[in-house]
Amino acid sequence: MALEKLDTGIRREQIVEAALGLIAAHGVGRISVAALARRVGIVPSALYRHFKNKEEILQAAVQLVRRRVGENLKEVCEATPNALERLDQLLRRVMKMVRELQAMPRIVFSEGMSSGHPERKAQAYAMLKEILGEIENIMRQGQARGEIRSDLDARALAVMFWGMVPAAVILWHMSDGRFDVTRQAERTWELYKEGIRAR
Amino acid sequence: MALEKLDTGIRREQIVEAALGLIAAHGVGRISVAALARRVGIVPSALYRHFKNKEEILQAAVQLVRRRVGENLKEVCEATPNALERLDQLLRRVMKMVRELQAMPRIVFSEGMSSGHPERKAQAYAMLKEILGEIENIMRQGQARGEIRSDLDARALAVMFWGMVPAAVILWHMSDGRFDVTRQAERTWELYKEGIRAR
Amino acid sequence: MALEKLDTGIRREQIVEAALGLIAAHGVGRISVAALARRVGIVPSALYRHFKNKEEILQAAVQLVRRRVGENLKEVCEATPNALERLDQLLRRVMKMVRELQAMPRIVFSEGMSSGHPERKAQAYAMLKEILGEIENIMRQGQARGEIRSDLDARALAVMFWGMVPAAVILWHMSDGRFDVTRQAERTWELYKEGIRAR
Amino acid sequence: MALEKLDTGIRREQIVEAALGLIAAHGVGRISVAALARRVGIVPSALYRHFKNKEEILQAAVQLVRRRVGENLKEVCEATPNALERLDQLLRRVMKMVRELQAMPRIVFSEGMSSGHPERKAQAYAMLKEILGEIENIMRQGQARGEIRSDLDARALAVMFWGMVPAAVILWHMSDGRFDVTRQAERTWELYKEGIRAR
DNA sequence: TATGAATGAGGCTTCATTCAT
DNA sequence: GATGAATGAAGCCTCATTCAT
Repeated sequence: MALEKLDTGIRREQIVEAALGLIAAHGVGRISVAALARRVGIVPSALYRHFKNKEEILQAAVQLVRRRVGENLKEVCEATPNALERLDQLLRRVMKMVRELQAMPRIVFSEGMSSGHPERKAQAYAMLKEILGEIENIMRQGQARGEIRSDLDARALAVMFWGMVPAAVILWHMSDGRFDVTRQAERTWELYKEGIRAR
Repeated sequence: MALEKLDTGIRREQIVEAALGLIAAHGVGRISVAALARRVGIVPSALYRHFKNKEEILQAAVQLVRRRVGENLKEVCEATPNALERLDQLLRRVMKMVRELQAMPRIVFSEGMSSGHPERKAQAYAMLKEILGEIENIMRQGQARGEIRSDLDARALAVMFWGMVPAAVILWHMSDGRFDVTRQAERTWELYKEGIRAR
Repeated sequence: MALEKLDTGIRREQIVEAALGLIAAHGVGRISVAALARRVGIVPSALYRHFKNKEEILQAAVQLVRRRVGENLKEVCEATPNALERLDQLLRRVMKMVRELQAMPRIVFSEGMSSGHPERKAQAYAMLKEILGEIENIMRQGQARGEIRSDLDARALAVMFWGMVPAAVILWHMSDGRFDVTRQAERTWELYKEGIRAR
Repeated sequence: MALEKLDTGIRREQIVEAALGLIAAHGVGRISVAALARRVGIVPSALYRHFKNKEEILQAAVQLVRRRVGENLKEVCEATPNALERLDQLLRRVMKMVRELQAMPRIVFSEGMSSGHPERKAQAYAMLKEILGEIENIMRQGQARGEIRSDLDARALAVMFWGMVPAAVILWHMSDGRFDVTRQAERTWELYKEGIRAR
């Protein structure tokens, strides 16, 4: 069935990518090594040449998401020094990612909560803290630059900003895409932006 | 083990209650009919006299949560006519519920997203829309009563308000309770309240 | 496939019996739960109603052998007070058992040696010590009754006596039954008996 | 990992040697070609250039043991013409081998019994017969030289003598070395020697 | 109404072996 | 001669569900 024998580096990528796809489509809990292997085009046991076990694959998937989100954050910060613009872009990108890489929220939601896989949970939490930290930085710099009201708590602002994402994602998923997330996000973001903009 | 043969009405309640407990403790995906039966004090096969299958039990659990949330909303509205106070109380109650009845977020997050159980998903979405609708109503009445800025979109306000809950819950779960949700929620709520209060 | 639903007590016996049969036929290491279930006439997963896992079944098998050997020893002692006669009968019985219940030597040999299953090994060793102890007792009583030379070490006599069994069994198995174990055992026993008989 | 490409003759030896080591350490049944290859310092598939399959490797291991035991027997016979001394030395050597080369008893015990590998079994049985034959010769010569009682059956004596070995080995393995085999063997041997010594 | 034995599908993993490079 | 990816069979176990009692 396998078209060719691929280098383990490439296969690992393929496998993780496939895992993300499956997570996005069916949720973390519903991944089976059989389905995963089928998607990659190899036989289940072949997975074990590239990963120690299923758990290792899932952790690699979490890592990948983490890396991608990190890259997004960095790129946003490099694009503009203006805090409000940064946040604006960030939200846009994340919203786009959510659709492209639905695995992310699924991992954060399903797995961050599920007991029984402490390592995965720890990784997901680390990712989250990282993100919140970065957003908080943006807020703080925005306050320093006089773009954001200084009387507000940067941490709370960060959490609130980030909170728009899960809310939107939940609505989008639960409505099977019928809920217009982008529009909603834009409105919410307008509201939020006006609330924090320095006067 | 079963002390007595109970009326199916009572048993159904017991079972759903037990299901909620298990969901809260271990997540929806990790429920097994064996564990559920053990918790009720009967044998797994006995469950099938009261429910057609596991799925039906889970749906009943969703229903129950839905009813409870609805009751909360109603009580809040009866307690005070002031919109900001209503929201304040609502947030407080929900935050309390989150801890008491962790099943709710677990259902909304893990299962609302999982494909493969369209009925449950539909139910969860219905519940969510109901809640958002009620909050929107509160907003609208608040605007009518001059308590909330009328230049803001009631729907967006509602979504944003509700969005504080999943954000808090995620943080709480992922941090294993180390993240001080209540304090964070209060701060965020302050921020939010000031933003929407009519001038 | 299952002709009837049997009480777990009976099933447990059947399963252990089947396990002993398989061990006898193919060795401990070659038992598979599939083969075991097939032999009992049920489906593999049905085994798990009666035993926690495969290991528990094997341990039960060891226990059963242990019990049977113990019974043999007791019956022999009750049959006659004369030590030489006791030993004579014991050897005869054991030789008979070896053929009927080949599982015993297989468990003792294969599993007593295999690392990786400490509990089973411990059980087998306990059984062995018990047997050696009983034989030593017989020796000691024989010496007290003036039937066995008192200048010989009872323990060494016991070990040597018992040693005839594994030797015979190995020869028998390896020769696929072509080696006439019974005759050989008799001759060896004659030799042994003359050597220890009090003058 | 493989330092060099070695001649197949040398590799074969290495592999068999490694197999013996693994058998000694973990038993025949627990050898895996992966572990074997690792021990040799090559990759599993590389084994197949030197042996047709795992079974062939195990047979080669049996052969090697057979050769070594044969050498021991010959050396003993060359060292002294006295039958009792020969037996004495032989026992000592074997006991030493048992510890050094635990693979031997493991092969004889576990694998001589296991059905499913008739060739290996046949080989092991051939080895055993050879050994018994040699011991019988020693007995017969001893009787001819007036060192061993002539009224005893040489064959039975040989089997009984050899029988001390498996007995000791079993006790040693099952007790995890706690059982003092050497001392036990010495005592048994004393007993035996006095029993057969010509008067 | 409750029990408990049985089922069958599915899940993860190990392992000997093959084959292209 | 050696590598490493891939295979397929086999192994153990879990779980939702059915059914006779």
